[in-house]
Amino acid sequence: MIEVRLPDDSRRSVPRGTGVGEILRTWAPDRAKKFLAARFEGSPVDLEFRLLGPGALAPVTFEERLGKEILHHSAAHLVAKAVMEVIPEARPTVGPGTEEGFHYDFDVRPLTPDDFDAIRTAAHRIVAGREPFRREELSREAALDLFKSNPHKIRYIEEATPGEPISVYRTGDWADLCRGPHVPDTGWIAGIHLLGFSAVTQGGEAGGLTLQRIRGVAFPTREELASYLSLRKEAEARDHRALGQRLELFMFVEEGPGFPFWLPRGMVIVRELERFVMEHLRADGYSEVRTPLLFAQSVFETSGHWEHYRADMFLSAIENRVFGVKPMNCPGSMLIFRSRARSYRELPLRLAEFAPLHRLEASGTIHGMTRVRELVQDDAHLFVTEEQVEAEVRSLLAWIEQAFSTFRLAWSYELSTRPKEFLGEPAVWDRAEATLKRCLDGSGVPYRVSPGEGAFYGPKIDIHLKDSMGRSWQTGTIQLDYQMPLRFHLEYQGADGQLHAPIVIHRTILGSFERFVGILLEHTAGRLPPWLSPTQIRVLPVGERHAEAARALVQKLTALGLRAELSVSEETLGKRVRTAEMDRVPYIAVLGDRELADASVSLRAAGRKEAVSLPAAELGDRILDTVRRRAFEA
RNA sequence: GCCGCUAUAGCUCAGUAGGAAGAGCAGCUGAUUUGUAAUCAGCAGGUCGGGGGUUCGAUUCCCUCUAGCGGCUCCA
Repeated sequence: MIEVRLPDDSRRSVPRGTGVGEILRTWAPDRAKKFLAARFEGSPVDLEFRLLGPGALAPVTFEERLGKEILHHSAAHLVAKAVMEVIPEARPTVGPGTEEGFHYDFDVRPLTPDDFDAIRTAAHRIVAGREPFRREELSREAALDLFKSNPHKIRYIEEATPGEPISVYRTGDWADLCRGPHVPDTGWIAGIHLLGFSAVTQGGEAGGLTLQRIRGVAFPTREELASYLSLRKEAEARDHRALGQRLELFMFVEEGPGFPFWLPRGMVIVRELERFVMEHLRADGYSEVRTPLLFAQSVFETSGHWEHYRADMFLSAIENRVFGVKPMNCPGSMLIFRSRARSYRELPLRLAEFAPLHRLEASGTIHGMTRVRELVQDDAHLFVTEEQVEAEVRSLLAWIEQAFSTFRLAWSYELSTRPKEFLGEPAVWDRAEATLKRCLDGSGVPYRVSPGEGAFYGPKIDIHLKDSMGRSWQTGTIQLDYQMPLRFHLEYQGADGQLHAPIVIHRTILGSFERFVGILLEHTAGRLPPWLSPTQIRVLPVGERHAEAARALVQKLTALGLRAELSVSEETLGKRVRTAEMDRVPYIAVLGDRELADASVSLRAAGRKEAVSLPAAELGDRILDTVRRRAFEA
């Protein structure tokens, strides 16, 4: 008999060789249906795993991260089996579980939509078949023999740590190399759904072998899958590309791939955001500059862009010289700093520039407004002494917290450290990284460290936002730069009479207006807070005899600085309310006999179904107050 | 840039096993003057993404280019 400890600290003695699933089932029979694997002494094991010694045992369910991983990974195996049934000559490579679901990459001819349908059908049949996943441990030789027709698996076996057992999971006649654990049988993956297929490059390296990837999601039950799918459908409806078109905010043409047009209504949003940022810049001692869009090659050679970024720049030959369109604002600001002698008394010198930037992003990567070839950032360059770095970064972090809260966005921080290829002294890097870390720790925000992901000239803190489909996009950034000031020979005279190189902090808060608006639209489903709405209030006269009063009200609201529109009375009131809702107008005011009789308006606010009555005289101030506070609701 | 898929009216989409195209919404005109998410009728609107090929004939089949979509890679 051996003794097992369970999560509630109870102990039981079982015969050697008892399956952990059996122990857990008797321990908690009411919850046993949810146990898809187990942890023994901290290591994940199958429910079939037989105990040979004493130790701590705990169940694993889908609610925890490990459980999701196990189910996702089991689903990937199931899909591999489905693929093998449809295309027997396919050679599976790897199929990991991911945060959201799973994918499996196959070395196989390009898949067709018909293949995909057949694979989908096969997968559901395998679920219904409740085929067990059975673990086997093989010798290296036996494993090599089993996978002799698949060079990929042979490589994985050869790369495996010598001495470590090689395990294989069998599902019917299909066997796959796998560490495990898995769910007991394919019936546990009732909520499997294949999302799509695409080609990927093996190992992520350009020029590598092209594999076919099948992506999917998996849940223990069909109900959970159904609720996931309905959330996903909602998310698709929030796609900023569709909203931007429908709400007439921005557009693209075939002749300008990645070059956004801001339409009148979209431009209102951009200007309001600019104003939002500008107010802060003025309060924080920034000054604004504008520098040329083009520079001769030599400027980019000095800045380092020629060496590191040329492939992503638009170039132009002008009178036998090569000019580049600036992909960033920094060179211009460097030239301004260098234009005359500078004193330490001027520092920190904060130069903001909101200029159009052009980046020749690879054609396959451009994506609506979130990845464009022409963008404007709320950019600034801070020229500081080393002692000033920390205070500036802390102030930026505080501003970021405040700014992003205004938009009710969920954001995350990432600290990127020294990359393999870097300029400068490691000791300076260490100090800079320590400074950024201290600032993040000091502000108490959670953050992730990405080792080696810093820029070649310095470490950075990036802000990431997720779009409605869960894709992560970098927006704001704070980058410490010790190199560009040296390359441009920037100097200031210190209190000690000596010349010193300043440190430059490249920073944006919102990132690019394009990307920021795209993500904000997805988060709000187009229901922007009133201060950002292109139309803030629409006035609807019930009938023709109320049109004059409605027109007068619109004029009054406009005079107050609100963006107000009249919705003429040719259509039914119901139709005009519907149109206003679809246009995402946050305030809809109705004027009819009742309202004219007591000088009131009937107001429908921000997606609320019910209208409220309030005195016409109060309407403007009430909305203005919400707008001024940049609040979401009245 | 790589792989796959897609491209029909302003938008969303149907359609033709190759015989020259249709709906809803939007637009315009008229009637209706409306009480909180779609009033009715009529009209107009398309070189079926561009170019080339096969064919008596191509929106449909083939090639190619462009753009978009989904991934990958990239992303200061």
